[in-house]
Amino acid sequence: MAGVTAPGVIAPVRRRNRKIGRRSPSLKILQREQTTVIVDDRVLTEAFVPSEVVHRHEEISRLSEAVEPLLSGGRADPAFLFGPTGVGKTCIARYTLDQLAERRPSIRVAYVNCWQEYTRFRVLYSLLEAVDQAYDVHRSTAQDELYGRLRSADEAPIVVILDEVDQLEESEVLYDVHRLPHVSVVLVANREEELFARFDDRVRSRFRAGTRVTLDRYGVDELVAILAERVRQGLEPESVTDEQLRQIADAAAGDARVAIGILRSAATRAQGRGDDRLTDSLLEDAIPDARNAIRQKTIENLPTHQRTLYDVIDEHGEIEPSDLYEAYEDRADEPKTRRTVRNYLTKMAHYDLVEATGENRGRTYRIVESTIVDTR
DNA sequence: AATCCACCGGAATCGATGGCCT
DNA sequence: AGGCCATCGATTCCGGTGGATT
Repeated sequence: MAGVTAPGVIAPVRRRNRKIGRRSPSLKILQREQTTVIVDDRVLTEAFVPSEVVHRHEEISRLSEAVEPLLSGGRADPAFLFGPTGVGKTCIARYTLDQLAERRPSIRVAYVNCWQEYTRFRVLYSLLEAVDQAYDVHRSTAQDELYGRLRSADEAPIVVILDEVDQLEESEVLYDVHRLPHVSVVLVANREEELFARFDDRVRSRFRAGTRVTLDRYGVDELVAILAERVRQGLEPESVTDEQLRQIADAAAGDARVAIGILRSAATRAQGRGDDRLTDSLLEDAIPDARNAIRQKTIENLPTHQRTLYDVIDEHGEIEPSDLYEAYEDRADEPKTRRTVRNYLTKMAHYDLVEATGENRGRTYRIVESTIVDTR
């Protein structure tokens, strides 16, 4: 399954990211007066793009090669990044293209997360934003108008990162993008087969060529190195031991996002208690905590009706559609229709929050339990 | 075996929303 | 201000599926 990212969480990323590197003065002053673990909390967020990417040199250079033609004013073939969650796909895509844009500032980089921007309109809009042509676009602007504007804005080469492309609901937009001669794409997804299965033939044949970079899960040592780098940039050096980093890396099962999440959670707790270092018991608490954090976030951000459905299913453990609807109907004020509820349920299944077993009559819904098992 | 029925999900449509144009 | 138009979530309608019932 794709990296589960809560809807609406990614949106502010680009803006937040720009600020990274400058520490807010208020933060410093605040922390000097008390014991402290965290020096720069932005380093521990998912959006952070490290200035040096650890252990992905080969992958980065392959991606750089793929986008190389842009430096000489040409257009790059599509590039693909595949791999499971938390292996640094998004990170190296951004990193590599940032570097590219540094070498040739006329290149515009657009980042589109297809969990949020899953329609043709929104993708085109994001592209226009990248070339500062989105100023007077509104919801009623015709899509052809957007497309035409992109077409005529061809003095600046654009590279677009389409993150989680497999979430794109209108994959035809890839065809549109492909027809724009000055736009190059980097597609990020979990698995190649599943991605291509979603494409229609036109798109599939256009994207057959191109560079594929596949990322594997990190080993424990690699994760330790990544964590150590974050500690160096974001925490007090003495606050965490190597042994503890190893423990975190172990628990994260190859997923850097989880590893950093554990570190963040433990550090925040330590800081909250006024300690100046992480204790082992704190770490033990933080591990299951961070494992569920991403998921928890999605649940909390669920719109009320979907949240109600989630709660009902959660309380029953396993429930049949009709009972589910009845319970939901009781609990919600102004309940939605059955059809709408069905839409909600498919959406929630899509997010891996609930799962349906059985067909037709025998169908039941249940909560998807966290897939990561407790190692203790 | 025929019929019923709970359920799924596609397609068309509605209505609220919000900017544009005259 | 008033008409226009596109988007979007919700709803209505409906055909298909397959286990349950008669």
